[in-house]
Amino acid sequence: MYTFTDRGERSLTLRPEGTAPVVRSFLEHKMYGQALPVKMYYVGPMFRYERPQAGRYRQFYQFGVEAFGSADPALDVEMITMPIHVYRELGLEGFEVHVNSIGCPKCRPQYRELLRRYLEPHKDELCGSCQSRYERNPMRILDCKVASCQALTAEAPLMADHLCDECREHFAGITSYLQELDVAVVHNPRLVRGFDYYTKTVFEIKVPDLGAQDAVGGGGRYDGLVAEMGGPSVPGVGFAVGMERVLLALDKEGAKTLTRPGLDGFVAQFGGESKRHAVALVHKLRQAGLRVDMDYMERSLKAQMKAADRGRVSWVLFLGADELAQGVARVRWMDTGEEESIGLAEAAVYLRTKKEARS
RNA sequence: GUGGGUAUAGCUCAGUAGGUUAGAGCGCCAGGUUGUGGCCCUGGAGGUCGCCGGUUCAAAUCCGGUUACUCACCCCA
Repeated sequence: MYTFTDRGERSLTLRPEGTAPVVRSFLEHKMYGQALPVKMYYVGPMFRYERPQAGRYRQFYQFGVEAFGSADPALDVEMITMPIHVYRELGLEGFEVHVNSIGCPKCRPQYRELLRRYLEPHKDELCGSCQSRYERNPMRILDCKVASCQALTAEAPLMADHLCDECREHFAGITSYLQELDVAVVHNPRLVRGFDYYTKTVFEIKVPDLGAQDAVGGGGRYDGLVAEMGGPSVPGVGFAVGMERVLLALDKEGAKTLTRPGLDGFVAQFGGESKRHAVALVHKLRQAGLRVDMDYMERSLKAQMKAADRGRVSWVLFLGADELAQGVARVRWMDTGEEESIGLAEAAVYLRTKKEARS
């Protein structure tokens, strides 16, 4: 975690994720007294200390959802499908959803021991980090990237085969809901998320094209966390999405979602009196809710047109001496090149109406 | 914390037997059209060659150091 001492000699730590803070908030405000489940979302910056690399920044942005109070597998499914909806909405395609159950305090300890016993004879053959994982968290050996470790665990016992009745039923419930909803997921029995507060369900959404840091979102159930943090025994489930990674993935897929929206229009003027009117007109158009710009560089009309084109505007208003004399402006529609005259007094309403008609 | 790579114009990058005014494409500005965009043509502006030091008559180029960025490992709460 990113911990440092500030000028007041206080030790500060920047939050690395959103779930624990949301749980604290849930407790502080005694939300377990409200109608359950309580659902919350958050959006904001998170921080990590580890060296940055592709898709892993010191400061990054996450949004997430947490739901407290129900152990129903349908709620797990809601948390799994919600980020999927978001990705689809954004136009992301190349992602896969991995789902697994890592058991609960009733069945996981036994399984963990089973795994240890299985690996014990091969302990010396494990890679360096897996040897320490053997002591600390043997389940993480299952998703080690080192080939020799993968070979050693190829036939290892899996949590899926050693879940207690409750966990097995819960996972079966999730599987059947997902099937019913026709949501394609990969049951990945080796998926072990880093957080140890998870119980039963864990899931992760990966974009294989992203490189070493390929998870764009993930989550799981944490039925013991609220109690662990000093609250009543309230189950919870949630997910978080890393926004930069989603952007990277969209960028890689060439998604059109990332294109910057243009302005509505541009007011071109010819200097002198027309500039004074342009300033006033731009102000008026903006007040009408239109996104408008004008030239502030004393540029030629041709240059103003180029600027308008760069801003990908729908229209350009020309304010010249001739127009001003008649109290009108010329409107040029940039896609067709057609022009028309519009009274200065009606311009804002007219253009606003046109905009609404288009969208 | 460990290892590799990179650093030259606003951007993406060329540029070694060390040799004069360091280049291209794109972008930007102007003109070709004395009041009209996209395409095209012409011209222009813009660079401490990351920084410090060394070798040399001469360093973007060679050597040492340093900083930043980057990819991966570690880690992923």
